[in-house]
Amino acid sequence: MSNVTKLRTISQEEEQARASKGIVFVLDDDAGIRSAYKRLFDIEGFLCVAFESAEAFLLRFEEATSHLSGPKCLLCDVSLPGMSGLDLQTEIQQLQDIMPVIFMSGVSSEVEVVRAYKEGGYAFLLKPLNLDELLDTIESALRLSESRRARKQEAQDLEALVTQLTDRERSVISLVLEGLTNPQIGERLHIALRTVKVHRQHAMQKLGVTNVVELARLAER
Amino acid sequence: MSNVTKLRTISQEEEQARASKGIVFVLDDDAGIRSAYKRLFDIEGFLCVAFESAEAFLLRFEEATSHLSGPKCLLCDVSLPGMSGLDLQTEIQQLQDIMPVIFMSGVSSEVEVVRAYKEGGYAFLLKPLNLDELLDTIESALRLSESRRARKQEAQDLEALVTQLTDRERSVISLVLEGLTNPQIGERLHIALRTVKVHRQHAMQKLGVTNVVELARLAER
DNA sequence: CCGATATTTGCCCTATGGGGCAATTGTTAA
DNA sequence: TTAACAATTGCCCCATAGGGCAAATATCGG
Repeated sequence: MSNVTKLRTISQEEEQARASKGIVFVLDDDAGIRSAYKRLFDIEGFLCVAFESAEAFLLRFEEATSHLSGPKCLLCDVSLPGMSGLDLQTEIQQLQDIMPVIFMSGVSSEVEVVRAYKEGGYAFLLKPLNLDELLDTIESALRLSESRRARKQEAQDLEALVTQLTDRERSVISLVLEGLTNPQIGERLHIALRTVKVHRQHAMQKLGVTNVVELARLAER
Repeated sequence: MSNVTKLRTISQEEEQARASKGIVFVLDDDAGIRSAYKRLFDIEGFLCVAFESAEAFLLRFEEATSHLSGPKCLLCDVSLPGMSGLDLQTEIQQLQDIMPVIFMSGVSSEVEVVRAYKEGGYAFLLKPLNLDELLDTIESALRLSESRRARKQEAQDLEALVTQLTDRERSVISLVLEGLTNPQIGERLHIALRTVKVHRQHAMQKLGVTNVVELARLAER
């Protein structure tokens, strides 16, 4: 049996449709548990990709979903042969923003729970698991993932816009945002009023805004 | 001995100065531990107010600090005679925003830790305590408290400003923020251009802004 | 009834914003 | 070298913003 449990029967369209609703990575060394989660999440409409070890997850989770987009979360057993769930968490520290980690465990000590939360864990579910609670947690984790992704995307788009401004355009806009008038900006930069207007016009065009209010809103990020 | 451990020897000025740096509520049933923390936090420059039970805290923490302002946090033992630390947390759920709760415990089960975090607890420290870790945690909790307070205060100030606008002024400003020009606003509200200008002028004055950029910034909250 | 405040509008003036048309200069990639 | 783009500026035009001065109307609490 492959380390990666994955239905081969669904179409690519179906796969992307599920991914859009949410990609749930499952990490458990028990094959029976993996397939049980797989069935459950398939029913719920999520895309489930399961791994049997932290090492396998690290090796393959990117390629397994690189062609897919959607909110992600990781449902992870604490005790695993080889690298533990907690060590994996430390390893993917910075990924937790867009991929919240939900731990499961039946025999965890309080030390493990504290560490999981301190390192930014999203939730810790103790066995016996309550199915409703599990699904609620996963859904809220996916919502968080999605909102983080959206925020990040927005920041990137904005930076892309700003990048395509010329230096002069940026200086002018920045002074506009300080509340200076065109004549004042001209004085400050030692350029003619007409020049200020041209840069301002070009910049607003590139940024896709038609008035100062929209510009200020854009700048508030 | 009083339920409230409090130095009576410091001046009111000194008390407020300490409060400004941070008010640390300590909740522990062991008088020795209370006075130990008290000494520690006094040295660190915080204002420390200790209680021996959750009930005593609920009864007196407000009056004990109503005359003081500053960031607050609660350092709380999980196991307490009477109401437990976790039950207290549930009781003051909505207060955790501005008064983060840090739990301490030597004999907690993982269930308690999970509950504390799920209910919005700020941190959970297991005994034996590391002093540096304790102080770091308290300082970051106080910083969080302060930033939350500041954000809240700002929102209130803003609302106060908006409240003192007349209905007409609010309508005009809201259309300004939609990017409409004065003539367009006049058409929309079926009033003359001059009237729009007057309302706009009065509103900007009341809001304490001198240009549209500042207005837009203000509105972004 | 009266003063304060809100709402409304007109007339008039200046400053600022937006932008077309045209020209010059410098830099850079093809 | 040439075409493309960035930066610069002047002239001219119109729309919009800001605001003084004055006046009318309406509402509301004392």
